[in-house]
Amino acid sequence: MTAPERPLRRADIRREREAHILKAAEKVFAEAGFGGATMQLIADMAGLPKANLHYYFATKEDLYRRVVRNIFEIWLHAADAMDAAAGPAEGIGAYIDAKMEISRRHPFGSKVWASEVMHGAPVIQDYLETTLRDWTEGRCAVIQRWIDAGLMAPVDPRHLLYMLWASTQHYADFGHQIETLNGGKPLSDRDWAAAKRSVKGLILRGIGLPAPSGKQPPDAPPGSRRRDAPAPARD
Amino acid sequence: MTAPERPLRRADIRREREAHILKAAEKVFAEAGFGGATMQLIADMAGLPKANLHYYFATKEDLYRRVVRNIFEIWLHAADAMDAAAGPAEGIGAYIDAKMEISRRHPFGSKVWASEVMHGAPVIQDYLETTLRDWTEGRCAVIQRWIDAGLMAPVDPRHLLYMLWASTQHYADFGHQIETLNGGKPLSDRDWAAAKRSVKGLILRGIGLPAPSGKQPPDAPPGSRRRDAPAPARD
DNA sequence: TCAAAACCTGACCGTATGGTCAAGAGGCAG
DNA sequence: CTGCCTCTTGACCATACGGTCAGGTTTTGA
Repeated sequence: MTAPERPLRRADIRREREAHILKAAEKVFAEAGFGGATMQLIADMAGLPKANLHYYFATKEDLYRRVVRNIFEIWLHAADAMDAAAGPAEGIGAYIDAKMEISRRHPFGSKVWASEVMHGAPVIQDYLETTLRDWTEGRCAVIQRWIDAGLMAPVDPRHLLYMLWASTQHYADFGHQIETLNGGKPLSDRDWAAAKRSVKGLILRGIGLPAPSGKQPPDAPPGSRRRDAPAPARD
Repeated sequence: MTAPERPLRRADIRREREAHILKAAEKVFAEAGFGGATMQLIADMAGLPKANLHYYFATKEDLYRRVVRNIFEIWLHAADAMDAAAGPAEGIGAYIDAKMEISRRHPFGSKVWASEVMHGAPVIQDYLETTLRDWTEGRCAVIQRWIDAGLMAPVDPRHLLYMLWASTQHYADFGHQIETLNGGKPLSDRDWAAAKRSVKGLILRGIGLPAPSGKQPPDAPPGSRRRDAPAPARD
């Protein structure tokens, strides 16, 4: 009972406090934007005196930069879901799941990220030009390979990625609008499941795959129904 | 030549000046956010002394409110494209075209709109709860009717709308990111055409329609191919 | 036990912001 | 021309902001 008794050494405390501040900052930046956020608001949200913030983060911009980089890491990590996949159905399906989960679990971070990019990426332009560009090219290559292998319809991989980003991120960035259109109530577990299913269904069909292959519990016996012939579209 | 000689009466001048200021304000709000925008910046952008802004718009918030409402009108008007259509192919296709055109022609307004919603719609919450809600319910009903008539796959109309909004708006809101991934250059006419085509193709296929029905010159004879089996892509 | 290091915070400062105002410039009707 | 109303603007004000700092408290290592 000596080791786990005091696991909170100096460095741990510092890391903990920083994380606490970062969480408060993320929320305030998301709700007010960089310009609208004030150190005082963040301090209040974190329950600390303003001067203490400046002890851990020299400037407002430093704090903001840390918040943005944090969410960028998470955002980028969602790619892992796509890597391990054999084909487009699992790969893109898993990626959609991962990104929808990010929108749900990190709505503030998502908004901060959106805001940052919308305002011209003043603090992460270099990341866009290096990490993100590499990442994007890698995924495009993978998708192109799937297309060449005849595993999916020949769509422009770049615009497919944009659509994936847009469709999933929308549930965070425009969450307020969605909530309003949902009768003022936040999406329930069921709603989120339906959202995921809709997005996956639309996109997977959009790239020429028949049905949301993955988990699809309470709906119909798998494989028993096809809805490919939507009444030959009438046209 | 007496009537059109001086069409600029007092009221016209006022309207003209207001429009000029609104345009400058839209850009500044889009680039800096509401909190980051300053009346001085807007004044400089408009080439006017700051005090003159306050003659036309009492407060920064008034100015902002006007900008937001303007873009909301445009945004809502894009619906007209969907109304006149007989079926989902033309209706949704035209809507995508219209919204992509908005993203292209009004990138600043789009960003202001996104920012407003992201921050909880402080100034247009009432619009969301009335106009937008009615609009949305109307379109959902139309889409549901199409589904019931067997004209498209049975998708959740609400999530389909979200995807339409997200996918098209993305090209404005995340335009900077797209530009960066495009080698730092803005999308060309050709790029925009490809974007439109991709979005339309993905979504129309996503709702069970075979091909971007409208203008689609070089691809395949319409109606001659079905690609339900995921293998035969490659065509 | 003790000195040094890390941490905390109330009070303070220079600046930039949204907004005001009073004094004019310009133009229109009579 | 003349009086009146719209428009324009430089100077100004109170406030709130990001950031600093000196002096205190707690923790750490020896």
